[in-house]
Amino acid sequence: MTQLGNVTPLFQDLAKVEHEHNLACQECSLYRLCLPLGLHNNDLIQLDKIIKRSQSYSRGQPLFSTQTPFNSIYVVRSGSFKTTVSAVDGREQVTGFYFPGEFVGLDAIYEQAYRSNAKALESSSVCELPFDILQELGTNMPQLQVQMMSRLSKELSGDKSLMFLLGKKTAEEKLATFLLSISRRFQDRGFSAREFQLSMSRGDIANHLGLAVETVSRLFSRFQDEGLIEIHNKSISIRDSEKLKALCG
Amino acid sequence: MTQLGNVTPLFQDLAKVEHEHNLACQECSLYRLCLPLGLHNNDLIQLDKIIKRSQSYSRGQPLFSTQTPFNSIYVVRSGSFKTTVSAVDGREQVTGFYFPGEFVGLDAIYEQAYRSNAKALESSSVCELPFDILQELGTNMPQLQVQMMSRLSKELSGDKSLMFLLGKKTAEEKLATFLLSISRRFQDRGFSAREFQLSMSRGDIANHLGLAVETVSRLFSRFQDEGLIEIHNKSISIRDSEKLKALCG
DNA sequence: TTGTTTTATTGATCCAGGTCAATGCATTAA
DNA sequence: TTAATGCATTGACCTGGATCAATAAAACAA
Repeated sequence: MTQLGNVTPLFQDLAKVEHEHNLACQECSLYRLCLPLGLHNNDLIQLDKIIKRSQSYSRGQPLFSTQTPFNSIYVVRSGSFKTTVSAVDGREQVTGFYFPGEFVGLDAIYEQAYRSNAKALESSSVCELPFDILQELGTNMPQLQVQMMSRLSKELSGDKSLMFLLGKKTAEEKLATFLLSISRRFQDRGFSAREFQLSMSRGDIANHLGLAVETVSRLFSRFQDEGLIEIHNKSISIRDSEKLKALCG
Repeated sequence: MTQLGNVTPLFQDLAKVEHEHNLACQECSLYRLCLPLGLHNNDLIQLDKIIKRSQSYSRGQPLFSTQTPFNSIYVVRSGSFKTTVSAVDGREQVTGFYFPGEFVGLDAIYEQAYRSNAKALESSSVCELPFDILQELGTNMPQLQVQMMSRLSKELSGDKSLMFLLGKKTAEEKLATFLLSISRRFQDRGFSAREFQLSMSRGDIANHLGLAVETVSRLFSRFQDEGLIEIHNKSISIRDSEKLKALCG
């Protein structure tokens, strides 16, 4: 067994460091990645008041599904989540993975109903933002509205890139792109870009990239043989990020 | 040559009916599909003032590209557009088709730079919304902000469906889904859901659905043989929308 | 601990849809 | 009208990645 897991803590470990994630926005280590960024101190205190904190979810537990009445959007506080859209025949598409500071449930705003399902990938926690109160708050807090729009737009442009990936990239390019995307997001959160734990299964990765599990498994093995990565179960170490970048297309 | 083209006018013809598309929001036939929906009369007049109208584009002309400095978002007024994201190696993914009342350029807000390219598919016109002024206007017009967020969220949930399509659907399901999506959008705009003109090429359709042109062509022929549709060049007539719906998966 | 279930890996085979090639048909230009 | 160009259709063939099958190795439960 490799020791990678000890080198870079899982997101859930960060939560523990933060006194069981009870910190207000002002003291939260996610501040610069999160919604409150750019709010004036007064506004921040207002926003802080409406947030329901310390909601915890264990591995596999749903945050919401298309059956859940829509009341809130969520920001990941620790851990990670996946979202899926599914058809009546049971087919599912993993539409995204969400890490601390990222919003989940934004696609529900238009229909005022969740259009996807969200599940915790590991022990995780969220900040819950009751949408009607958030809306109300936005009425006399334009900076908050700007932030929200900005977030929605960011997810939109990420989705367009994903469309390119799904429609035009080869299996190899898809997996290389995925690895570097995860790596970058770890880095943005102050973790190592080189060594981390994948919280999602091979099945989730494959599904998200429009591939079969077997293909992902084979590619991981090949990337390892070629010295691009070292992988053992969920522990990944990026060995040659330049070559990996070159494979992204 | 079939007469379908005379049964249902192209969107560009609608524009002519509207006195060369110089109408203000209040009189615009797109009102109920567009941004101003739900604004109070006073606010509407304000919004109306900042809109640059009557911008016309001919077939193939770019509305913006990733090279264009970001200043505005656009609403299609007549005609239609496609957006693409492209890689350095020249590969392109058609990320969407846009019809009257639909927003183009929303994914630019986050980076304050266009992340995709937009091109007119036929003679078309847009309403241009200078983004900084729109933002400013939103400051004391919460209803406008709500509308904008709603629009962003709508596009988001459309993109998730498209991810499912790209990642999980068969070629047949993809094309059936595409046809019904276009049909529904024509209907929403007061046109026939059964007979209409496709403004995009087979190549654009194929690209958008993650297929080869040849596959799209073969499927159109098969759908016609099976009595689901009648197609002649760009004129389409939906013959059995129920069976088509059953093919969507 | 031991059994049970889930997840991952690896090999062998297959097929949906891509690629290549030839031809037909529209649209545009002169 | 004719020529030129680009888009669409159809057929023949091929391949990247799916599917099927067999183990192996984790994760979990009792």
